[in-house]
Amino acid sequence: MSVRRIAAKAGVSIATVSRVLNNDPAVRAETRDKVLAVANQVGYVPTTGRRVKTQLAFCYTSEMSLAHRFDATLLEGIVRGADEAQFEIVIVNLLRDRKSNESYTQFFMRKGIRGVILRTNAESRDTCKQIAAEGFPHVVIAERFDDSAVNFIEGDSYPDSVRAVEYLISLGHRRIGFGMHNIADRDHADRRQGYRDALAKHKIPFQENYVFEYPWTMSGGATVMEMLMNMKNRPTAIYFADPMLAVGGVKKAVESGVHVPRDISIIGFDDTDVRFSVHPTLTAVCQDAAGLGFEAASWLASSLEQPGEMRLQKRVPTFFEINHSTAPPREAGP
Amino acid sequence: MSVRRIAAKAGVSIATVSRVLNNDPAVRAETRDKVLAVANQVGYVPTTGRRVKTQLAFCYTSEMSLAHRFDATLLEGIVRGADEAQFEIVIVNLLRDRKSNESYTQFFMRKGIRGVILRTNAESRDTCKQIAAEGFPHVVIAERFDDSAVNFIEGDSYPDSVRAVEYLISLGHRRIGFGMHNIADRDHADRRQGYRDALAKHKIPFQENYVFEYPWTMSGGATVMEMLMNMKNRPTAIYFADPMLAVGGVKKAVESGVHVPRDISIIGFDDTDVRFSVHPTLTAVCQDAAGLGFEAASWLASSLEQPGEMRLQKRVPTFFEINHSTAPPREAGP
DNA sequence: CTGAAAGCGCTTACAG
DNA sequence: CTGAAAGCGCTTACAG
Repeated sequence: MSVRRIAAKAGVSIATVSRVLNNDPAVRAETRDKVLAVANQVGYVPTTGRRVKTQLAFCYTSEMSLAHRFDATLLEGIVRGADEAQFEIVIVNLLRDRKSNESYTQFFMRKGIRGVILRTNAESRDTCKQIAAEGFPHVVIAERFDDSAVNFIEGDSYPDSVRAVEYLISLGHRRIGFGMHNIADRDHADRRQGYRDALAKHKIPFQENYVFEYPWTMSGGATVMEMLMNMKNRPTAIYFADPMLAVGGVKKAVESGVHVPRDISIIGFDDTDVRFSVHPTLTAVCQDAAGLGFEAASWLASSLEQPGEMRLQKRVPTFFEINHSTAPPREAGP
Repeated sequence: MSVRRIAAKAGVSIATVSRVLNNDPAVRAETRDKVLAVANQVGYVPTTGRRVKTQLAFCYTSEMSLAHRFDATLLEGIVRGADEAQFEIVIVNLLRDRKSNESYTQFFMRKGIRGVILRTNAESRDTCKQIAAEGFPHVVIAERFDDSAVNFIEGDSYPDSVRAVEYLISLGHRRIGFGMHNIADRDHADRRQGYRDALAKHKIPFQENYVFEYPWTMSGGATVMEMLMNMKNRPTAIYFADPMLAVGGVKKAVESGVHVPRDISIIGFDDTDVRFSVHPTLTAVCQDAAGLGFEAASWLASSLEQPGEMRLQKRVPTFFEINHSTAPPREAGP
């Protein structure tokens, strides 16, 4: 009785109400305004009718927060990509109101969502696989899969992680630490592996106590730097494979009177431009998170316009940028 | 013929297709899977049917970017607030596909949106007023209005802007600069006014050339600091009323060998926690942007559940935090 | 420019 | 557990 109630209140037929809601230019302006006023007044919410067909979702499959700069930056690119393709982005928490026994396809269709951009981690990889198996339009962002049914786009930080550590070695460093967000995903595992492989390649023994896995915050970085400074045989350089850890690490060093890079070389990781916010500007492995988001959304939108099924399995290389936080160690040259 | 086509392909009746799409537990698992597989295969998009009733929109009414940390942080809070109230957030560009002659109410209803959180600036204030006049559920975030029909919630940075500048004066500073994002909104006008009023209160003449309005980026801040350092009668302190300007300013000073706070005192502005990312930690006027977003979304969601109309016109005070980037000027005590 | 009525696509009470 | 058919809410071709 929804359209009917508005019609009654406004003193017009339901046909006119429908025309107004669909912006039929034939309707007289006064009639239109009257109907819309009533609609807002009674808080009209259509229960059926034409549905929105232009929504993509940015889904987080686990506890995630836009407080993390990486996710905020991904979203920035996603929104731009969707906007260009005339789609809107809905932010959907997959942990919330999916009903019991509801498949992902059912859930997304109920929400009026055409395709999904999935943000995941180690614990929720199966969710991504299931969505892919159901055949719902999707693309996972910032993670990779061997399963050929799963579409993904991710930054490939392995080669530059090797390169970053080799750069430190080339400067003469032998005691090199590694700091990372304590998260279990492939992307981070790659960075750690890059560190280990670079050491191995140059026959530098790997030391468990040089590896720090902490929360991704500045205080996480400060903690790492503090622990590192208190070691008796302390590293002369460290590769922080997470942006805020590096920022917190530099801050702690400078605060403690430890000069960067004279006393310790620091390589950071950057999804945006935080490497420029500290002094000295960080040498860093960099990835364009906004670009990843943009490409994910653009691809998903265009795949919906194609009739056949499309596949995307893409790894975008990071880049390595040398700035002012790295130098030869004080004690010895190469 | 949409449901019909799936029904034909899957060899069931349209009733069964409908039941599957609505997750009726009576349907046999195999039937369900078969129907869903076909639905995904043909790329089924419902054209009518039950509509989503749980979407709020975060609307930008002008060129805006989530690249700006403030907006990203607002959104973080908005998403949390919406999530708690069982709503989803859609990000909507009001500049994009509103049809000609379509009212805002018509536009939002077409998109299936129940209420809107509006982000605005000086040029788009009228948009907000019009949406309010139409009676569509809304709340403007981070801007204020005299019009009693417009709901808003904003951070009130005036009192602490006065306080910040007075704090510099109390330390003995007399030549105090002011740097700000060159944006025309009331919030920023308040900060500039706070600066002027603090000077006036202490009978310090206002100098036009001590005021810098630049883009909100780090390089904007660096430019300001560079210009400031080249002045012959240069300020001994500056209040940057935008986060990244302050960060860029500190960076530039330190890079140039100008000690903070010995050579220049800097007060920043912080929406999140960037004041901690630089050395020295910034004395700053701080506002909880995520909190603003959370409250806006929570209020809007709850107002939709109420039968009558609700009003919100709220100003949330900032807070002033003294850290290590401020000290008495070198030349003279108070 | 608007209404009465047929129509459309999805949903659901009833039957088996 | 599924289908045939009535029903619901919105939309639209037709009439004036």
